[in-house]
Amino acid sequence: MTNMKDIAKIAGVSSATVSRVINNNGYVSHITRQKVETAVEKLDYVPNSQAISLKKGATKTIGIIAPNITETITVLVKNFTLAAQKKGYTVILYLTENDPKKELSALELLRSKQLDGIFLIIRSNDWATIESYTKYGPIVTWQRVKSSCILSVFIDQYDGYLLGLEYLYAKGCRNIINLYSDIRRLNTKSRIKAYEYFCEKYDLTPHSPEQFNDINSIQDGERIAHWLAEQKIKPDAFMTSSDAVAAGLVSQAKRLGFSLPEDFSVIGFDNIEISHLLDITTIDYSIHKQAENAFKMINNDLTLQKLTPEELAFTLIVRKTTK
Amino acid sequence: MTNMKDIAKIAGVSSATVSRVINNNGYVSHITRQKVETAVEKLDYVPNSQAISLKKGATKTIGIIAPNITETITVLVKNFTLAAQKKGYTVILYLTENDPKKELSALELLRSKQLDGIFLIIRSNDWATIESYTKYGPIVTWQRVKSSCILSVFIDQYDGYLLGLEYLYAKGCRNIINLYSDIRRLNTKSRIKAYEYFCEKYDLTPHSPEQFNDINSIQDGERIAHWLAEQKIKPDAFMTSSDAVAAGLVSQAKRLGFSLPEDFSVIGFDNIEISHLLDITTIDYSIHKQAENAFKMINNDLTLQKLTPEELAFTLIVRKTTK
DNA sequence: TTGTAGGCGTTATCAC
DNA sequence: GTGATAACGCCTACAA
Repeated sequence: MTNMKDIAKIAGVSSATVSRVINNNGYVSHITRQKVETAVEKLDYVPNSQAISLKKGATKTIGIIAPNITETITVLVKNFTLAAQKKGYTVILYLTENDPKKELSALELLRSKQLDGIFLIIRSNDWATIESYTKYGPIVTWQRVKSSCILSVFIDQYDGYLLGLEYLYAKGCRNIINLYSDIRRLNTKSRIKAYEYFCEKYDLTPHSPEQFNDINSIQDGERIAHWLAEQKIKPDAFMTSSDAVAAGLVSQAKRLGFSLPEDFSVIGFDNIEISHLLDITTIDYSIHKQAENAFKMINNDLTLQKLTPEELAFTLIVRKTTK
Repeated sequence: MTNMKDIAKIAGVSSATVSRVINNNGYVSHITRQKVETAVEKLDYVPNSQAISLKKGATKTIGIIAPNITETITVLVKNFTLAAQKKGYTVILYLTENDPKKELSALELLRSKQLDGIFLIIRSNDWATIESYTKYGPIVTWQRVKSSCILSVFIDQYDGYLLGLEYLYAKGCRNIINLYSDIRRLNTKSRIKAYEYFCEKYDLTPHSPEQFNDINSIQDGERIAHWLAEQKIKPDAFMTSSDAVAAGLVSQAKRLGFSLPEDFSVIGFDNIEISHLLDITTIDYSIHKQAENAFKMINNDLTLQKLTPEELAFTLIVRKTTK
């Protein structure tokens, strides 16, 4: 492979001068610049990025770590990547499949200097383990976490969740079931709180969170539809933790002969494509902006140039699964 | 950052020996190995990957290039990434947004040695330009291409397409419209051929390909639904180029009051999640295996250890948008 | 304005 | 078995 020395030789200058021309830094006379440039042209030369990274101690590469690629995660990956590319970063994608060991390998990339920073969308290891890696570079997460060194782009979902609950109440629903993703998560805890507050406000009896825990996928949503079909006393609404769950529930319910919103209402969460396609009422909280903010946080940690984060807000998108 | 020299000093050996221990190569006495290992432990040392890449002239990194992340591309990205990780590769994701310049930047990563190979899912530049990069490393594409140096995981879609056509005919459809993605593509040309053969076989008059060209997204599918509503003489079936198009068409048609398959039939292509959710009859051609094959091809080019590709086949998945 | 030389952290080829 | 030492290709003081 052709390198600086080759260029230097052809152009009749030293490699230091070549470097100056390439990087536009330091004084170079017009004539030498020209000579170097033609040599570069002639030999079809590009600098070796390994060498640059080694020298500079930075790779301009950020890692995205996620268990898998759901539609919601796609939105995050896409917008984060685009934002990063715009600033000259390159993005690696690391899929952990919820295996803590694989996540560790990904974190090791930060330690071994292959990555300048990490966007850890959903973690597999405990926070303490992850925290220990922040000394090698910035780590930002999509989850909610109490930590002084791991940054987060979360928004407290209390308000958003309540928005949905109140809407259901206004439309006459009194027996609402909450489909939670993981009751150990801080975000879920916020939702539970919102639900409890809601029940107290309207004097309703809440169901226990444990009853509908760990409901995350399209398939989980479909299972809920089957469960519903077997119930004597049916609820009149479902609040879900994601559009994926809502999609599974709605589509399977229709297959089983239910009509929405006549038989019951459903509200999703995320406002991704699928909710549009299936006309599911959902709560938007600008995931794409969260992704951009995640990049901005990492960028701000890595460089002097500070980017200001986007304002985030909840919006209820009313479609056809609510009255 | 702590490096080999530090370890060498602590362990009282040379850095050459440290290297031998780390890489398990060459003779090292049990006692020195021990000393080195405790030093590594003590200083919490990891080798710097830039230095290794520079020395070895390879990064163990493969790039995935795509215009954006659709659901189909997600399947490719996911399975390619998983396969690559399994073999110790790391994957970078580069989104071009159909901008040839951005694609060029991505290809430059191969030239500048940041990437060992590339999976170019969908290209933006002409093949000749892309071909010129194959001298820097293997390039595999998902598209169909006639080239001696760009590899491809395509399968000729003639058979798959005919499968759908024949099924529609068997169910009584005689006025079928084909929604093509891009009539300049070789794959589309195969579909057109299948359609022409089909029409001849059953003595039907084919419509011109230009009439329904460039139909790719959910939104495009929705537009077709509106178009359909305005037609006096309506077709009785649609063959689409992707589940995304089919999904847009089906969901919008339902909103406009059509019922499927009574009013007309639709067959998708890809068999991704959305077609399951919307009960769309579709043609499966194992995209996930194609992704694995793409990785295997790159791997086989890069290493001695050869992986054997998966067999691919078309299957018609009958659901509720056909009789 | 340009050149020299040292170093970034490894690996690999020699000697010993 | 182990240790110098020379690359890998680039950047950057420091000199000139």
